[in-house]
Amino acid sequence: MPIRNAEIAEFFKKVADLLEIDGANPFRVRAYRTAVRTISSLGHEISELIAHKDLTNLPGIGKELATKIKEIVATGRLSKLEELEKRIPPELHQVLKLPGLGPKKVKVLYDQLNIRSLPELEKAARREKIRSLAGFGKKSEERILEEIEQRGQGKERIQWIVGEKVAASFIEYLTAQPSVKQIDMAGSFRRRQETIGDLDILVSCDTPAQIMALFIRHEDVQRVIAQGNTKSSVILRGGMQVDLRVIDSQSYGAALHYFTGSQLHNITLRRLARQMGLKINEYGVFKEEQRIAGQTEADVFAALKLPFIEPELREDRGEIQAARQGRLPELVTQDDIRGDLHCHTDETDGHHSVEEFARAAAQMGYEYIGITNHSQHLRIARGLDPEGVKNLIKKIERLNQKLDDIVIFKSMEVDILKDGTLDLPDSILKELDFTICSVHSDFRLPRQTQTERLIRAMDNPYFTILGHPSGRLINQRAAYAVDLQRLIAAAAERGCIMELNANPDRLDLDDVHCKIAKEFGVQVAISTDAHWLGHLSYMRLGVNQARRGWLEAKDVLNTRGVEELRKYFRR
DNA sequence: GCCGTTTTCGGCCCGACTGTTTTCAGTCG
Repeated sequence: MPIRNAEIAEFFKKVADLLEIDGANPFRVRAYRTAVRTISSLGHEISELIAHKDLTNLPGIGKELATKIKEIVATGRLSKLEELEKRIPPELHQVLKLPGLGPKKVKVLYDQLNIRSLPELEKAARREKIRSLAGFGKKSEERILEEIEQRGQGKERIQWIVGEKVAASFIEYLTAQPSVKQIDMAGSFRRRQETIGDLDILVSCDTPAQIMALFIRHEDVQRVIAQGNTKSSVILRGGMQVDLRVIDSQSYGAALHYFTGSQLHNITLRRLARQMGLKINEYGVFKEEQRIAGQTEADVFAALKLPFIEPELREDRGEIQAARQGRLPELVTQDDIRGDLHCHTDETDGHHSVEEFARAAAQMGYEYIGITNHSQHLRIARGLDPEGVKNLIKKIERLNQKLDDIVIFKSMEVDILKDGTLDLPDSILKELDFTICSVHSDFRLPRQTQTERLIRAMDNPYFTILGHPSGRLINQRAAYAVDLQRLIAAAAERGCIMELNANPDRLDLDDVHCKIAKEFGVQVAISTDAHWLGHLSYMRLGVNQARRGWLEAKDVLNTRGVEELRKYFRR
């Protein structure tokens, strides 16, 4: 079984950790971390690229790392890592993960007290052996014990939609202060990442000290990590971290850009600035000592002779180069969306009638809605048998006569069975406008078998959209083993469509594969998979993800009108 | 260890906060 990108990245992650503890050149460490990032976000399997592509064309991969990748792919081992592990215990990397302990301190703990694991660290701290080490004191010893106790609590990245509620509460709370002139969310939240580690809030106001004091008194704050004149950090009950940064109006745009990140985007942009003889920091763009931009983000980009780059693109995945070459995508927006093609009604496991869904969709300004109930194989959802489907088709046809401001598409979410056949006979499928075909069973097939199962399903002429293509549930269940890129290529050949399921637990396709679908010319259908009317609003989450995947309106199926859709449905 | 419109060597993003210090190193984002 060929080695996966995630495994190659894991090798380099370990090397970076151990090199850091070893006191290696920090830029060398960074090179390994850059490679981890490049490899993880690739979307293509390196083990497949390796035969016909020069790996040094990948950003951050040079001759040395290319050689090491080849070694890993060929042997499943990395001699560099094995050599490091002889000198430095590999378990030390869990000590390194503890907040407040970096490579230098971990090294001291290991050299002086032979601490190589968290239990050993805890024991030493309880015996008050750490406070006397150089660079440590009573407070750092207490902090270590505190962090060990809290480890695992609320450290998981949270879904964007959960962050959205907390963000709204802080914005409302701080905006009530009249001295606040500008306020924005920054960080991964603003980049609309599917999960976020913390929340970053940026404020400009006349009374920084007062805002800081107000901030740490928010009712959800459990513990204050840091409090300064311009920057404070707190932990909320439940474990989420929130950072507040206060900045002058004249630097607001530069700070918003800086705190929006991503870090790698910032590094690449700063490197570009240096090449132009400029310097960027959170206070502005500087030529010599003089600030030449900073009030708005657009000013900052303009100073670097770049058009505005949308926050969702700022991941150092080629957006800066695209901006320089004037080929940034014009990202799809919620306003471009003309309908929702995936919802479940009370015929099966949904909680509202077809008519209720249709009227709700019309009220949202949609032109159409697709009713996609489960098929018979999915017993737990009371999936429909052929007779049930026929009845539903009749009901929808009657409603289409009655309602004149919305088109209801006759559809089903059809199970893809273990052998790749579909769960309803063609004689029924041909009566539908389109199908969503999904995997709800046999998640654990080997990668190649799973991939071929899905391609076989696509061979059915009535297959339209592949539902939640990877099957992953965020923070709950990994994707099933499947070669998504091969599926996308197969979809391109057959005129099939990939779903971007907008349910906050799914967001499936992910951003990387949206971009690959676009490169293959495969349409993406952004759908909510609604079981309640309220779920129809998940569309915004799907649009967020699509934007992160560089999709434009023309790449998204449901930005098209009814007649154009029918052409796609006919393949 | 990577990279090059100035460079194949010598740089590599940049600043805030904390704790342990008597002027700063380490950590973090």
